[in-house]
Amino acid sequence: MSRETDELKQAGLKATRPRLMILQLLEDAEERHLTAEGVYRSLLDAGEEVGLATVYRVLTQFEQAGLVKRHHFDGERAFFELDENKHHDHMVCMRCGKVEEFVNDEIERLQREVAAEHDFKLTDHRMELYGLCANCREDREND
Amino acid sequence: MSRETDELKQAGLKATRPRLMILQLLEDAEERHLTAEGVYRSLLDAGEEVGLATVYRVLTQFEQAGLVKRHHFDGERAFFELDENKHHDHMVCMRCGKVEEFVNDEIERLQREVAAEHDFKLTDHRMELYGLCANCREDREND
DNA sequence: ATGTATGCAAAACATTTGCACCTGG
DNA sequence: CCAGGTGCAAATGTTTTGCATACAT
Repeated sequence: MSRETDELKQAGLKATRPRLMILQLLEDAEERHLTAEGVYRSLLDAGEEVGLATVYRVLTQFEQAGLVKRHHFDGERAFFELDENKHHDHMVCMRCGKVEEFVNDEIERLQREVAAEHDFKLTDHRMELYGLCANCREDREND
Repeated sequence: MSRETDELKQAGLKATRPRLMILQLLEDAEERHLTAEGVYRSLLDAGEEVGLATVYRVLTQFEQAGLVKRHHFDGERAFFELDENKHHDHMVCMRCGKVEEFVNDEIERLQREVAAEHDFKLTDHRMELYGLCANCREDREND
């Protein structure tokens, strides 16, 4: 019984083949931030027969179970990332789509401060920086 | 010739009735953050005959002209807000949906700093705080 | 065995687009 | 007048759902 099987059971989910495959994929993928479609195609490429609807259902269950975080970097589609319980924010390259993670404790502190000033009970927050990553930036040394 | 007519012309847009109505609505609305559907319904309620497709087209044109900013607070639908060229971030109440605006120069500065550290050319950013606003918080003094 | 999960196809949304008609300057 | 704008309906892309079948325990 694999570690993934345990993780699923602890999350209260039956260890079915699609769920195992999706969890493994999220754990092993080089790119941590995947769309449902991306997960789906990766599984097909790996020879797994799975339905796109199942991918959506499983990712949503994973989210509810706290295994995964859902992001909306643009307004078009959602990105899913394994939730390792290490909070971080994102920096998204508008050219190649690369997503880098970062944490800045000072910003985190200021956010709590701002919320307090407004008598706002903070439960969550999101912060994303958009622009050009180091690589794409080079390719455009003609702006 | 109204001020709105001028604003449209300066933005290079013909002053048509739908565009005037939408611009006025955005300027006068109590709630500054509206969905396309919201704009559409407000116009219908006001007796204006306009198509939803036109609302989308006009809002997109306004965005390109810099008159309006588009936000994706959740991943479901876009919110539009008049762009007064005063950058700010948002605090969204998860209970009543209220959106408050705020600015914190120190956070802004740190964002630029983080981007620089990663060799990232910053073009835009988004930051949203989610939680309970002062009012909704009171209603729940039983948590 | 049996309640749950899956796959497929159809539905549901938000948003965009093609096209014939209308309108502002 | 006539390029550009609008309304409608149909298309799109993403995500959800209904339902009959397949599977984990």
